[in-house]
Amino acid sequence: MTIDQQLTYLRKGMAEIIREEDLKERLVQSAKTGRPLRVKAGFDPTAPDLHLGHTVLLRKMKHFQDLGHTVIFLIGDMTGRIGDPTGRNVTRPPLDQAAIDRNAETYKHQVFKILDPEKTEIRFNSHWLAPLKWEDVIRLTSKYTVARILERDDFAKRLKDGVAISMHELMYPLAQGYDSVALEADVEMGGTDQKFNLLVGRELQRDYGQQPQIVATVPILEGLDGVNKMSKSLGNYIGITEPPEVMFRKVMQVSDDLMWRYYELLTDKSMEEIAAMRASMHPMEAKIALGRSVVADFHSAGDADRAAEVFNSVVRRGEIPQDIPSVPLPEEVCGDGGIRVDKLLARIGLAPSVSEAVRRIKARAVEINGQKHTEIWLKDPPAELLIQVGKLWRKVV
RNA sequence: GGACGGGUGGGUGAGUGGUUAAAGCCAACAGACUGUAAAUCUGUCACGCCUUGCGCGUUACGAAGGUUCGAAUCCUUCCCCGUCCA
Repeated sequence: MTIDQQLTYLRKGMAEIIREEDLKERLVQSAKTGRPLRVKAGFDPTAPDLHLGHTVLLRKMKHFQDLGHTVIFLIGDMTGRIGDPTGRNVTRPPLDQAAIDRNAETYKHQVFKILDPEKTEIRFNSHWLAPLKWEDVIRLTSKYTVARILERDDFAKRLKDGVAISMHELMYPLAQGYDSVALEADVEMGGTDQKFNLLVGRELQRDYGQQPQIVATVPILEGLDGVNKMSKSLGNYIGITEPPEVMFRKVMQVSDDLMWRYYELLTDKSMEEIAAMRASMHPMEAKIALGRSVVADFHSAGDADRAAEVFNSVVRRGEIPQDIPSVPLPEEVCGDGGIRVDKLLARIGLAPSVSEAVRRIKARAVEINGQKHTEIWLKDPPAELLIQVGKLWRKVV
């Protein structure tokens, strides 16, 4: 690929590159010297469950690898203790070494579904941050001014709204920037919400006599609700280790508009192809294709077919699913009058509490052996019960 | 250190002694509709007990005590947050 082709390849699906000319120059240098670029991105050690939102970034990092560059997968085990001050994050308790190792393993397992292990370095920032002395920290903080730190959106907003900002939060961008210094990063990637932090890295590198890194941001993927960013804590995510049928179903639940966004950020289709599909395909067909694509990425084409078929059968045709979990009938729910259905639902995971179970029964959400069941008691229960509550099924024997 | 203001359910935000398990809105959940979605409509949205009733009990308005027949509402102490002054 020519340098210009490489640039085009990298630019696709990217939100912003600062600065593009610098990237070009760096690519030229690299081609000339044969030294791969060091492309860094940081990840939070407390949340090792990756979801599709993370994959937007990972996919893009992979593209650098496709061009022969090295990706540094940085686990922010030290910065994680600060907690990125986006929103109302509370300081997280420090993780012990065992937990960090465990999370790192989980990360590796997941990340290499996308990244090329041969061209990936996994690093921990406690390596160079933990040994810093007061003296070092003071030197680091002296390189930035309060006014400039407070330019950051979150800080500015919180200051204006009278929401607390703790001192240590101000350190976060500096710590992250220092990572770039320690790693001598050529490029740092992150979501658009990371822009400020990434830019701080540039400044610090300059101060430490390094060539400032190129900042490359990717768009933030909206979650299943189409409004908030995809995140585990909001529950609007699709995890990359989720079973095929779950993934598929979640994709299908996405709104039509959001689907096209997903096409853009989660598939290799070009914008032209996407526009063409949008013009000609039935939204449902397009969504099925998207679901297959996503499942195939993290499982296999065969899994994608099966997931699609399960969806067709269960959701579209309303058939009874094949793999209903079977549970024994708990003794305590049996009485003289038969079976206490509310308790039963709570015990076998079809309702979070007995009170909630009662509500669901009264809301006509419960079906037993194909019949709506609206009573608390089930008289003369058959030997086997097939119970459905909303999307959940259980077989009770 | 001083002077003020504030902390309510997942989120907002009412409520200043009594039908307040706590309005309204958002989110969420279930049902109807559907293309899977959106939109719309309906219901629900603390926990537990009892063959379930417009039943009983427990817990809940930063924390702990207190005053009262009765407190989210009053008092005391503490914790936390903000503003202004230093």
